Amino acid sequence: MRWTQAFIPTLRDAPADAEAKSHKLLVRGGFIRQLAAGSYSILPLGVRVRAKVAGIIREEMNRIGGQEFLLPALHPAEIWKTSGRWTLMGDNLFRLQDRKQVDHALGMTHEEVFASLATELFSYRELPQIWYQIQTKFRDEPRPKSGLLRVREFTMKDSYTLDIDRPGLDSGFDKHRAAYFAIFRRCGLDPVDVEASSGAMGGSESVEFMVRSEAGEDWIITCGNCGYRANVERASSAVAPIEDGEGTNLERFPTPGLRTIMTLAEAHPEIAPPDRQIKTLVYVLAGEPILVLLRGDHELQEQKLMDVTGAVEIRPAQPEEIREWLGADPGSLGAVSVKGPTVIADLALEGRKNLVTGANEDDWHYSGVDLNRDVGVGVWAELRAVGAGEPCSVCGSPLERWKGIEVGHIFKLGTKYSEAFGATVQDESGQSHPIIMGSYGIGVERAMAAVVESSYDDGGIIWPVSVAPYEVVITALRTDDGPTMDTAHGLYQELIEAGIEVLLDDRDERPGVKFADSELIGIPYRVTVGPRGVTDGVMELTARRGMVKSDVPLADLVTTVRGVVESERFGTEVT
RNA sequence: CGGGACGUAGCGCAGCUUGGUAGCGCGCAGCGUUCGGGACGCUGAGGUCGUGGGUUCAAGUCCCACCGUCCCGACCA
Repeated sequence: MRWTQAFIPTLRDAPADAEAKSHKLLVRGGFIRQLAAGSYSILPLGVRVRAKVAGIIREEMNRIGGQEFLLPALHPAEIWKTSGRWTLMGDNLFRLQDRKQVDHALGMTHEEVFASLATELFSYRELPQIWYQIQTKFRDEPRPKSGLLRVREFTMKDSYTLDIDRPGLDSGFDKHRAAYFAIFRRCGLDPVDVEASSGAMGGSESVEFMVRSEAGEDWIITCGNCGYRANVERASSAVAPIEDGEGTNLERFPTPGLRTIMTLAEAHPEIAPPDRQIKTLVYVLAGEPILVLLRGDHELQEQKLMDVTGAVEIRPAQPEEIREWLGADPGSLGAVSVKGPTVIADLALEGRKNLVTGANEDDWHYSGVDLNRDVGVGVWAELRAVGAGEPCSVCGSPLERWKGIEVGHIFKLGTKYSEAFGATVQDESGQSHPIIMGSYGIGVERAMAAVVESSYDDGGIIWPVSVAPYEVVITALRTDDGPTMDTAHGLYQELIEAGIEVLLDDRDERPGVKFADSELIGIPYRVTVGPRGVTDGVMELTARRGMVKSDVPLADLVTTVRGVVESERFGTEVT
């Protein structure tokens, strides 16, 4: 492509909005433009990168036996009602009506459609299947942000495994895990697979692929010693036991004005240090109150509460609701002899006694609380958020905590959707079984943004060859110099014939502008053609990464460029 | 949805306090000089001041409503 004919609208000034570096660079470099909140136009340069990423995904999916589909984005409401997600997905699902006032949804994922297609399978002999597509998804995100990292319309590679039994599912899951590592590494990313929460997808087990980045929105817990790694939504850690001493009787005592764990601890250091208090939180789940108990110095991880309760939407109770249900304001709450609401307690409280908690009367607390004796705990579960530095529950080493971008997520779904749609196959003995499904997703544009997040410098983006919009840029320094332009055009033709993707910067601009622009848009290799080099018969070849320069004789240039580009085109080789 | 901020030329912004001629930088067009790291001179084009109401002789500026965008708290590829 000749730059003079290309639509590459680079920007000198950074856009004022959004924090993410990738967003600024993609906008400045002319890859994307925002149309509305969470809605982006992808420009020609961006389309080329996106196509490369999609191509890598396609190759690796085909390699594990995937078959490509293309399903509609517009779905009849019926299939979402069949799976139960018409209500379950709440406001996240885009809904619309046609001219006959019939309900439709814009697909946010495609378990329903693939499950309905899976009803055309009848025999175990047809399994396993791996079905996938690369297609647009719509999600009415509460808060789109960070450029391409969080949007309302995006491209997802979603795939689905169909198996007769659990070992089959495990195998399909493992194939995807390996394929995902291959895909992301070929894109130049260094992903970590972590244990994750399944959320509204349902299913038994899920693993997220995280790319370390300050722009990420997830917190990841890892152990540098034993390799344990999990999303904080799921992570656990070892908690050192607290010595409670001899059990005593339950006693009420006045605590005027002491409404927080800290002030209570300071006023009664001998009986109420934070780790010997019970923190009582009130949440609302489907309109019903539940009490959540944690050790005083621990924080609630809401996703864990959602996972335990199976709730899709939970929220902290309003102060008025709390007063109505418990008869006291936050700060004096407790679960001692509470009858109505379900009580869910964190495992760190199991077996504890001699604790302090609110008495459900303003300015009064209980001491000597024995969880087993005084509180009707309905459910014990791990609910607390793990913090950095806590001991690993596997090996005891201190845990690390870092931010990551979720570029992929793989789920073992089970039979939720196949049962809803009646997708069954017969086994050897003629008995029918619901197909066991797995589902696997990669956010294509998000992966693009993650590549930028993890590969840029002061000059702009540094694309790996594997996903670069062009592999080489020829920077012609003097458009008014005949020999320079002849050489540049000649090289352009030769490189194209050698199968290289070339951008020829034939703009009548000063050298500084051309250098700066080519660096901003991140073309991995640059050939500088100017009068000086043409006279000497030597061209300057610059690698974008590190801006490493070398002089190459004109006669060797095509071979040299072809050598470096072809060796990097596949991306990092995966063993 | 709750809280905060902002909407003025393609981009980045000033003007609003104290109402009275629509401004700056970059970019863009023409001409000339310049040209291996973001040049310079001259000339010029380009704006329903987010939308709608209100106050006023007069509104970018004051008031109200709405819309949009961004940021901070609950969701996901």
